[in-house]
Amino acid sequence: MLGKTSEYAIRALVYVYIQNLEGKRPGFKEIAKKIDSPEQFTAKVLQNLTRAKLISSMKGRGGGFFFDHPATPLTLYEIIRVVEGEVFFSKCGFGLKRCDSENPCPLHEDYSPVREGFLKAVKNQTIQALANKINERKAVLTRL
Amino acid sequence: MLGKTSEYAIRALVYVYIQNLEGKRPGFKEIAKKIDSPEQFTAKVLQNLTRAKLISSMKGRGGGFFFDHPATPLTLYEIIRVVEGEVFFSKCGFGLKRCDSENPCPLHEDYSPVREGFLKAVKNQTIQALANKINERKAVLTRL
DNA sequence: ATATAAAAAGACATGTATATCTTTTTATAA
DNA sequence: TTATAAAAAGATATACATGTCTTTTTATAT
Repeated sequence: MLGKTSEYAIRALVYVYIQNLEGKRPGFKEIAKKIDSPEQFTAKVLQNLTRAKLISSMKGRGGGFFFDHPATPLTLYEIIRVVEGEVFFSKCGFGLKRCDSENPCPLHEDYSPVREGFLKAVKNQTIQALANKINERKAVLTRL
Repeated sequence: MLGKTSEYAIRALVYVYIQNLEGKRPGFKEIAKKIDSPEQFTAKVLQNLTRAKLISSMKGRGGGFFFDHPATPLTLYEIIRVVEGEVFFSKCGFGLKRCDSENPCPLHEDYSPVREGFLKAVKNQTIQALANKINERKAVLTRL
């Protein structure tokens, strides 16, 4: 469903958020280690998230990644949109160039509720909520 | 969601099924043209479906692709399983190596219903049912 | 000022999905 | 039995996602 890039992005942001709560600004090496992702690639992903203003960064000694406005909910939808592009949420499950309820592909009736369910889930779910689950030991960020 | 290969596979099988109903055995060139897919790549996809016994083929003059048992329902699930592999249906939406209700990722609760919805849809939907929609003009196979 | 630690940037490498081209095999028709 | 039409097979090409390495920029501490 999601590409690795989106997966790393979400996991990384959750980790950064959790560390920020404790007043820390983790760097990409630490982040990659904690979310079990390739170090340099994770650096690139974080760089793109920074460019897209989903997160901020400081260079130099004591630098790292952090949220400017940690209290503002950041939905998974916004992250996926930045990483995968808006079309990700509207593509026809059958591969047709245009497909809607007026002119459906034969799979439209079954597929569009699934797609809507996914959209709803990622629009309602936030980095903050996921971080809470981690902190409450109701879920984990990594598993080897 | 699905890769192009699965999309072409499903569209091609629907077209073959419809043609078979009229006593014809289309070749890959005709199929590719009718489902708007790249000719040679479609040949490869059909070759794989034939190897996997989802469809049969005849070489030589008058040859082409056809179903041995057109009446036996062929679910999209079986096609996707062959093309994408079984893991396609169980991958964690968060990217964890292992993830289930016992040891969930933070997204599990929201994502697994979506994944189950998709699984249910493709297990209930068949090539025959999709072909019927096409024949009844309730859906289309291609749109440019 | 200088050394250090960190992200940013650019170049490069690998892998996988997607796509094309050419040759071979095989069934049928003439 | 020869020509033809079709799928199968193999080799190659392209695009994009994923991953790594090296250099540059920048902030901080000494």
